[in-house]
Amino acid sequence: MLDAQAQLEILRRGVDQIVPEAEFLKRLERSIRENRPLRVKYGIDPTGIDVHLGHTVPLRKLRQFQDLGHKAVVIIGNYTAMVGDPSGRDETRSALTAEQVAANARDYLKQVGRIIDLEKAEVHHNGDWFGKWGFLDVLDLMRRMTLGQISAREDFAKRIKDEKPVYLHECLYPLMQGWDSVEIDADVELGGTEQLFSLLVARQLQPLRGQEPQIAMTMPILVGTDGTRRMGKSLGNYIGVAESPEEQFGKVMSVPDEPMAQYFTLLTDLPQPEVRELLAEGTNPRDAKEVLGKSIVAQYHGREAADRAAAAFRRRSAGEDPLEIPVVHLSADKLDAEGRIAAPALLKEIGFEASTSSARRVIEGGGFNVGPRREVVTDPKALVYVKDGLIVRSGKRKIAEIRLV
RNA sequence: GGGUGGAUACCCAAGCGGUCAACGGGGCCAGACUGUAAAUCUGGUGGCUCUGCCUUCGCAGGUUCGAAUCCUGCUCCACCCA
Repeated sequence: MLDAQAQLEILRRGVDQIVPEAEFLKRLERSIRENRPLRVKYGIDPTGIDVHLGHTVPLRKLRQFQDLGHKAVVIIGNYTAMVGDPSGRDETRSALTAEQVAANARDYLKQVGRIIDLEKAEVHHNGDWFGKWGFLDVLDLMRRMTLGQISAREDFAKRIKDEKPVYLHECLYPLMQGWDSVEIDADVELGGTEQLFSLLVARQLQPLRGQEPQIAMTMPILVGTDGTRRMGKSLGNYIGVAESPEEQFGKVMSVPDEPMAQYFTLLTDLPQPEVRELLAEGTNPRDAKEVLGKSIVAQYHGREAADRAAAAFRRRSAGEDPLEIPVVHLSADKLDAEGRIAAPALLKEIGFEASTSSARRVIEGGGFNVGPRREVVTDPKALVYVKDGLIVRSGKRKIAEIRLV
């Protein structure tokens, strides 16, 4: 096992705050001395089915702890999910039903397993304990915090100021999260920066059961593919860990140049000096982003798939067709006697566009071309001669070879 | 319980009797540029048998030659006072 200082150095990467830091170092030292791994908690609420790169920031940290010999404890917040985490939001989350949550939870674990070693991890559902609670238990928990403490939270304070609703059950969220730490006797808890409040609640609760208060370790919030707002499912600016290599790579390339440094730090293990070199003045940001994209895709799909995705991307930006062109079937009776079909109808039939109207727009905009010579069709009234094997393209990303049936 | 404000296309948000398929922004799509799906610029963004027609502005009715805009009822949401 590495000594405490060496561990701290590794674990520090990309971390925002360790509260309290001095205590963390001592805890690491003791863990080594007594050969007792730290219990490192990370909670995730199964609110949707997609684990994205934003979640992987703390998950990757958890993995680092595992690799250093510590114990990863994953909490599936099936009960907290029904409350909805108010952190970092300026509005109430919509509540989920128990069935939705259960279904999501199963899917989550599968995805989380892509990052951490589930074999060696401990997994709990917080419904395991909250599900057994009675009303008096809830009261006893609520006794631990005042309205003033709760409403001092930035997100609640902001909502109150903006005259937006704050529901009572939301106030329970940080307490529930804190209690999870008591149940599993956490040494460290990971979370995003906006989680600090919730992470510290546990420190108040743990002594009630004679436990040492946990260390809070916060990670920066990853920005989404739009380069400004936090990555999130509801904002539609996320890259999912379960997405295909091509999707992941393409989405990485579509991230603005500015957040690249953050992505390198939080999503890859590339040593910082190398990162600095890649992002240095005068280098093409495209190349840095390609390294970034490959590194991320490789984590979920392997080196080879990452290289393939990058190569396919290069072909596309060079204006070449991809190596594998998907085949679509077109019923021959859609064609007229001379084997023609109206251009908008063609786009709709092969599923490139949802409506004739939108197909017309693409055509008029110059986005539609056919055949080896890429003849551009801009007249929405044009009739296209369709032969078996005709290649049609719409925009830069849609391409297909037609097979008449 | 009382009061006030609100519900408009994917999201935010104008419009308040005709010139409204509905300003503006975001997002998204396409084009130009760039060996980035970045940035920037341009165009588009309900549907159709498309120089016209059909269906949209919380729901249901009504007034009017004509309504997203006025009236009535309903549903939903929020805030304030108690």
